[in-house]
Amino acid sequence: MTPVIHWFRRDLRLTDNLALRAALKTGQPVVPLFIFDPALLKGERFSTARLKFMLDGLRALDESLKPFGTRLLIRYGSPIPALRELIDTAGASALFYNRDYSPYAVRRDDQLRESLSVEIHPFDDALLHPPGQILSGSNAPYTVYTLFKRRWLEQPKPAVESGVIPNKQFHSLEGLDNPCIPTLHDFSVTETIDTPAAGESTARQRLERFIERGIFLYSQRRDRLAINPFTDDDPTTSALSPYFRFGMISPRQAYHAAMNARREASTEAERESVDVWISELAWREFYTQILYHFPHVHNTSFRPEYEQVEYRHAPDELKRWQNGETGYPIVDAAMRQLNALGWMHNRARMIVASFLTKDLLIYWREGDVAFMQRLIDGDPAANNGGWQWSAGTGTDAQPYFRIFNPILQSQKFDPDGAYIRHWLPELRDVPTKFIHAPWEMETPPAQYPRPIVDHAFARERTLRAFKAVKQEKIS
DNA sequence: TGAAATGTTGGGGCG
DNA sequence: ACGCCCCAACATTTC
Repeated sequence: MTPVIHWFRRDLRLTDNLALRAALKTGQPVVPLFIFDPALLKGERFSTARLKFMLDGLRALDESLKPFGTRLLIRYGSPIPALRELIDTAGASALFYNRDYSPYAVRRDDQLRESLSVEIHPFDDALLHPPGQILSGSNAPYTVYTLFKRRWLEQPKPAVESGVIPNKQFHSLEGLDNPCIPTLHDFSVTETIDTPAAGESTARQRLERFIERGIFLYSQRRDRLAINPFTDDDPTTSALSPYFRFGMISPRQAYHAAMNARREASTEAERESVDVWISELAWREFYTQILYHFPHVHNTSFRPEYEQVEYRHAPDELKRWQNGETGYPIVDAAMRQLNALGWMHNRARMIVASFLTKDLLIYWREGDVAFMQRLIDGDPAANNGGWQWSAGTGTDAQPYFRIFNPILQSQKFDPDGAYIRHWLPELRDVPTKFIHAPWEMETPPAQYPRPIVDHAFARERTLRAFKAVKQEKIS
């Protein structure tokens, strides 16, 4: 029997995997393939931490294939020649994969369909409602989140694909050269951070634990600046973002788990809390379809007029922001969390993004790139959407004059300073009264920098810069 | 998924 | 008893 190929990309799991399931249903032996595409292993948005998390995920996937008498087949190089070679040597007759909606992937897959002679079966697996499915009355993609979400919630949701994977349905890979799954060392990466355990079983454990308790308290606890949800016994957020990033969990699994929890909720507040968490799934799908329909946002503002703002070229200040040395404790704590964990709490992401774009008046793309270099959950659509939202240049963005006050945000979301003290040990002994603004102390800790800029001054500067652009547009 | 500036109201101190 | 001022508390407007 001729084999078929399932090409894993951002769907590193065996359960509820639509393309994989369809490949298995052909009854032909399935070759489980992963390709290291050099184009995705370089560039300014590349991250060694994310690569590490992915490699761990590939090892987990490989392990989970062993009971089925196969392994993950590894190939290197540009996908089209790599696939051609494999189709030749294995005599494969079809290629299955799940769609990836980012600009690079869309281009790659378009070329693929023109270049390969075998049958190609793409599936919409990564979202509950793929781009193009949620459209306004005039058949246009929504650019306002609340309208998108209304339609998104109305749509019937696809079920989880359940069922046991039939044994002996995978290709044994006999006769195929299969190199080991590479290590970071093979990519000349000598140093990176520790990352959480990867793989679909870890992802499902996290989801199950979260829907037992955390999801019911989500709306009241999610804004608390948590130090590390990956090691917390009672995390206030699901900590699933890196698993979503690599498809170690499916949105169907997450959605239906949440809906089951909702049915078991005992109070209206608990049901509302579940709804708030589900709306985060909608945000993920909203931004994915934004990048798909408006690919220019990848490197330029959704609202083109904001390209004319006189942003500041300040590489030294950008560096200080990245290193967590701005002198604003909440900003610095958050950046050090990012540097240490490859992850940052969402509220903290908004605070540091507001600080970079509004207080330092640095173009949002610098922040987008800096985040992508660090985040284990770094996704081009979600990260870009978040940055443009904060900068006020995006779809449905907050108006430019909404400028976070880092001190007030700090007081609101880290009232006792525990988050700051954990990530900034040099401020451990600062009294709570001064923890959000240590420069107001008589003798501030000497090792900690003075504020990089005065917030009140910076706020006025940004209002002027954005207003200047608005004026120009009118005249 | 803001914050600051400005406006309004009303109680209390005081001459 | 009255007017005046101050200012906290809250509301509204503005950026």
